[in-house]
Amino acid sequence: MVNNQNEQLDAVFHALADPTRRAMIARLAQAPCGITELAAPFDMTLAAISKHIKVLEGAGLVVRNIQGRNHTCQLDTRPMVGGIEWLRHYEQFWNQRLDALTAALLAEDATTTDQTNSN
Amino acid sequence: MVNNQNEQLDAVFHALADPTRRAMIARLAQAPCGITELAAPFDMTLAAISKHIKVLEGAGLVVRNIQGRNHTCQLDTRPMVGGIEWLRHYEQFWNQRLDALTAALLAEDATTTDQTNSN
DNA sequence: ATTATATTTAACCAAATGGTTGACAATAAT
DNA sequence: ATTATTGTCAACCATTTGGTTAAATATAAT
Repeated sequence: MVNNQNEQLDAVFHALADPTRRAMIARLAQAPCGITELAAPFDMTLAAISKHIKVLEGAGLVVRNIQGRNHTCQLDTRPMVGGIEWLRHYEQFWNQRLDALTAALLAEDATTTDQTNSN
Repeated sequence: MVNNQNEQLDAVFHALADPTRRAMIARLAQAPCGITELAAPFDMTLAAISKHIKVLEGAGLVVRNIQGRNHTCQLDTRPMVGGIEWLRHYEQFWNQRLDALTAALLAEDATTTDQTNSN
């Protein structure tokens, strides 16, 4: 399916970069369900839905269970962990930098407002 | 740039779904830097780099500061927060479900291994 | 004034994306 | 046995993507 760590991230982020697919994930987070039911909210052909599901499967976010003519889709959130961790790393950075930025702005503010008492 | 919350997520996830752009973000997390320096590690035209930066800018992840002929790029991680929160919601789900799954597997294991003492 | 450097833009290209329609396959219901 | 339901597949289409080359722009250095 997906080879290295980087391609895994590619696949997951790409799968998530579409509102239809995100909505499908939201739906599947409630409970597993079949294709037709999963397709219901969307103004789109089943063929298109089928492709979206395949993208989600490709990223490992959905697993399919075939029972006769009914395919049941189930969410697997484990591939998300890589994405979360990648993002979390920068969230951390963000907090740091934001602190630094705040400090810088406060300092700057001090110099501009305190220009009267230049000591 | 980006209209609603959904399009913001589209843009951010799409921007992150490319290894070149993720590497750029990693580079910019060290310190802001110019285009040529940012382009250095990649076997790719400056024109291609320019496009990648534009995608990052479009998602709000990079802000550009033009000083004469030098453009300085700076990381802005704030747009990532939406993505993190979206994912975190399912990470939570993941933990729950994983617990349930673990329990189910343990129970199943118990029934298969403990078939001798059927009490 | 000329030349070098930094960067974008426009035009192009192949491949991928997101959708459609229509035909097919498999199973379930009558 | 026929018909209805569930879902995929193949072929097609327009648009987007990720890259190229070549030209243009703007600034800096000589």
